[in-house]
Amino acid sequence: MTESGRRPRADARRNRERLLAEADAVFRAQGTNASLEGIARRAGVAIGTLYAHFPNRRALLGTLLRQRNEALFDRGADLLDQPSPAAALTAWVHAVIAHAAAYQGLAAMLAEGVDDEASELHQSCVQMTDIGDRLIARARQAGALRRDATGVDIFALMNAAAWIAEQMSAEQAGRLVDLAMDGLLAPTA
Amino acid sequence: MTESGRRPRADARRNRERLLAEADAVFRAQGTNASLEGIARRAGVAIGTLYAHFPNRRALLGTLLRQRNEALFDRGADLLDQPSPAAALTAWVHAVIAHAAAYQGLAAMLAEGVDDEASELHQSCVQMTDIGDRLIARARQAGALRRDATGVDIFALMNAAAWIAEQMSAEQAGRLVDLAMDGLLAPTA
DNA sequence: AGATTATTCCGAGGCATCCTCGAGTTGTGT
DNA sequence: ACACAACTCGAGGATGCCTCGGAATAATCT
Repeated sequence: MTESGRRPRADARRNRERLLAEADAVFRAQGTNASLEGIARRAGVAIGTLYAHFPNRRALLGTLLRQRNEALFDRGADLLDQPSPAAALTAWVHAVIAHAAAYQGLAAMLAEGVDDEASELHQSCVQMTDIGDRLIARARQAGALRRDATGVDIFALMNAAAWIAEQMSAEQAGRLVDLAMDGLLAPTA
Repeated sequence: MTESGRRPRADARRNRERLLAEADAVFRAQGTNASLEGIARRAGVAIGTLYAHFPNRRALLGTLLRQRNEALFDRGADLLDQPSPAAALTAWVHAVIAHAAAYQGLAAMLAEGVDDEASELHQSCVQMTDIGDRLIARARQAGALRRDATGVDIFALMNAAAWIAEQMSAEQAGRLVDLAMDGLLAPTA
């Protein structure tokens, strides 16, 4: 794990892949607070090796999420071109909630990351609020809003709903989103 | 800590009070996941004594919250007699959010308690949804609702907002509540 | 007061993490 | 085959959870 441009050693690459695969499985099953020692064990690697590859839990999680995030942001870009700005906004909210459902505890890490510039997830959070801002702007222009809001407001709503989905149920989270979207959007004529 | 009706020994009572006082201070400062060993230390008591008085963290927390909860439920009862059902509902939501702001992490324990009958906080959660149900019913009768909802929906909203207040800021939580209440309530004529 | 007893307290100890770091091992380029 | 950088290892210090048997002590009895 040095910074140089040289290609990493073969065993290092193998271990890294193995760690990521097991981490994904364990986080899915047990949430983002699962034991890192357990992940290392399952990957057939000593704990020190895990830390050599990923300095902390968030770094591991961040790597795991990078791919998924790309897909999510692509979806966001698509939605910016969709005919109905209101429907696009709603779809975006649901997409992020579904994304956050991957690992229990993810909502908390996202909410944390939006303020904390040092967080590995910060960049993703910024992008999410950014997409929210644009979707809002488009909806406003189309006269689809009953009241105003910002990308951060949307971000908060998405995270809150994702958290409710973890704590209570996905249905309950859905009802919360419906409520808030009813408050935000103009009645569909 | 026996079950009998006999009055507890003086040292036991003293320790119990001291533990509760320190626990409150520490939970306020560090949240509901603070170290119990630290609390015992600050209370000048061994860890075993803490566990003799409170079998687990939730029991300690539950005792700490009992008083505060009474006040909250009294407030809820008051609100049921208030002239404007819509204002009462909004006030209730804000009251619970303020209540949950006491300790970081409380929102999560409440959300957990509503389903888990074994939780020391379960009873309180049930009462909260109950009050929500009644406030909703009154608002519905008064024609103050744009759409329907249940006490559990209100409970979810309150918890989500309390959690956002912890993770992001009280202002952000306020905006979420505004959004959702706009969705729930009829426009004030 | 002194003895008796039920109650309460203590804290070492087993277990599970987290994370670090020096020493040992191994892939790779020459 | 050699040498060295790159990588891996896992013991070990720190913290926290919770339990349990023996010590201490407040309350009660004589």
